[in-house]
Amino acid sequence: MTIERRGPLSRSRRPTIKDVAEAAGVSRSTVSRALTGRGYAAPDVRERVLRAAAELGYVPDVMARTLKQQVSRSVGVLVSDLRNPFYAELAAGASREARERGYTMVLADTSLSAEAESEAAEALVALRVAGVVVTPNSSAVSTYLGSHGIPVVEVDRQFAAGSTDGVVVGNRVGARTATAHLVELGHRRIALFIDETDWTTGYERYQGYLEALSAADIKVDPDLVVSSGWDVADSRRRALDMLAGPDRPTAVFAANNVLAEGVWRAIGELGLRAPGEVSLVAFDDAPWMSMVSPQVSAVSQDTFNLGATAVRRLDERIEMPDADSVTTVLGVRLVARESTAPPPVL
Amino acid sequence: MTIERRGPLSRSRRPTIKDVAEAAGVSRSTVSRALTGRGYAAPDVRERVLRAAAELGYVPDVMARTLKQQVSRSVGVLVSDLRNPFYAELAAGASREARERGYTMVLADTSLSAEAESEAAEALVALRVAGVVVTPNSSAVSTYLGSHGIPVVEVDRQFAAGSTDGVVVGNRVGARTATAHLVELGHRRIALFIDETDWTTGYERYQGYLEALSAADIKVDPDLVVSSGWDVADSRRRALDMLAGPDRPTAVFAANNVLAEGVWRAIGELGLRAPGEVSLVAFDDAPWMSMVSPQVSAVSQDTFNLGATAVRRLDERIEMPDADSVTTVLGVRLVARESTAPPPVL
DNA sequence: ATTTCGTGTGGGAACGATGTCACATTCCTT
DNA sequence: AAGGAATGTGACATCGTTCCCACACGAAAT
Repeated sequence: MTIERRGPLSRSRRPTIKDVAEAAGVSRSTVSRALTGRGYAAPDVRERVLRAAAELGYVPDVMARTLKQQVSRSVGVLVSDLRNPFYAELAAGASREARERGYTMVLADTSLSAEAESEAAEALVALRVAGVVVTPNSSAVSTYLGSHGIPVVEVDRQFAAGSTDGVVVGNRVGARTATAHLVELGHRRIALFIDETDWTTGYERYQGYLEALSAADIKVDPDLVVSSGWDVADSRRRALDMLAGPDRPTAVFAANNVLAEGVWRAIGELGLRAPGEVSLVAFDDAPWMSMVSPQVSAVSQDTFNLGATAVRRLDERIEMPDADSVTTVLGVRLVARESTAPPPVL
Repeated sequence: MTIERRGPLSRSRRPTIKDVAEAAGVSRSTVSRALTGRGYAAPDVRERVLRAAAELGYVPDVMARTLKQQVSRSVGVLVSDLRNPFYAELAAGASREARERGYTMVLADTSLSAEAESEAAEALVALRVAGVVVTPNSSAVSTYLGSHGIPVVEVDRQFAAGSTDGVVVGNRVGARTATAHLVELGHRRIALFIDETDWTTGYERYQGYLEALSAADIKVDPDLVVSSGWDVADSRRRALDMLAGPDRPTAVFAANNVLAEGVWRAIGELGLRAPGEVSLVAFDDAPWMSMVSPQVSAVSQDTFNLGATAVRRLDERIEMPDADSVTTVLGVRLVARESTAPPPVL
């Protein structure tokens, strides 16, 4: 392998626009015009330049271009946790849309940590990215990037509604539909597992849950609302506690796929029959939900599309920096599977 | 929101090193030295510079720095399909390691397409990335990047062994162990579902399968080796065909998580009892495998670590460009669960 | 024949950070 | 007090590209 590294091509410096200009017998400016298509270039000259560039294996230096133009063709994408299929799929959607629109994607996994998030944001500023798509953990990122004049689109969660663009799903209606589905089946003691109830996504889903209960004249039992941490282990533990108790709920609505996994595991470990003894419905349809037995009913969101839409919105924002900010709400649909059924008769 | 965009900070240009120099009352060179830590800088001067930089919200322009130094602190990561949990986890590992080592990560999902892969590679050259980690679909990427003097680490699959670094898992031993596990349980008709058998990963896993059979004096039945496309639907269809047939195998070894899903679905649809009527073992332990019933036995690879190791190797290569190339082989282990048992007695 | 225009092309100045080099200052030693 | 060493400073070139302006050339119009 050492041989290649010492080969003529690798050791000699990369060809610059100047080399192309000399090879084609024109000036650097002409090469630039011929290659970018901006400005005049006689057909024969253009042809000559293109051939010279191809022969030399010339690749324009993005750094130099960006330095000159003061804005790059890269977008930053900040997601919370790539190991969660939700974020992975969102990133996949963002990636495809970015590629289609000629952007390079700089991705960082912020590991649910505010510190990593800030660090990543600073790196993106340094890179002079054209814009950023973020699943925010706080309002700090958007504020920071905004103060540097970098367009931001908040996706999934939205902290800076009104001042930045957002792409979210119908959290409230989705949660209401899921809860109402349980109510219609006859459930009255419906537990909610949720990460938090104060901001954006968590708030909306909580409200949806409350609305559905209130519409059915069911009084909310605070003991049935569990604010669990953002991991399977914690959610499982809390679910074990609740479902082992004497007056356990007849149904659980888990507000995201991680919490749903914890609850699902707890149900299995306790040997409870689902949906016979306890029904389960989740927000966010993860792949495993249609594979396990019983299949888990879920509010399905088009996550790939969520990512793609966010990048599309970002591109539009980059084109029109001064337009009013927009929040796009994507639809969700309830996929009723096997884990929801009428409650046991007492 | 329009208000903010027109605010004093966003409309005025970003602060440059010159602004910091003026604010601190020193020269640009001094600011550079104080901030980077390279070269002289008196303690009090350094302090003054740091404060001025912080006050102005100065963020060094990576583009300008890279242009000057001719090498960036970014690494490219090219993965086949972020929607596949395998690649998502690999990317997550790469992301964490990159961050820890002070690299920004430019990620592209190549969607299993050679065209997208080349396109992405060219973009990475243009970005002057310090190196690239890739799960290659062909040898073209590594060759191309190598010809531009960009260090490459091939991960999971390895096409350019010997000329570039690689990080792979013990594919052969893993496949052999999985197959031998079935043999030990008494199976003689063991099917192999695999994407291809000619290159790198597929070749090694195929060889492992053959070795295990040959060690047990079992003749290979070509009808039991299915080279399926890289998607669940195809694998499911092929599995339906095979398992519905008269002399179906008593066990299936699926060489990756996607094929395993197809086979698993087919088993379920045909109403076959697993492991009673057919055993299943997979290479690559996807999350769903420990959730479904019966839980699927699998050869588990530490995918997160695979990504992290690749970036670590890349960093080392960047530091020492002329060292001999290294292929790191990570261990795997068979996790025997419920889907493998002795074959039915005829 | 001179002006006017349009069409291509070339020259040179940015862009922002860094490193080199020559020089200026301070401090220590003799 | 003078010399030299040690430390800090600022001007300038550099990286590869793009953009602006100037200019050349020929044709058409006066």
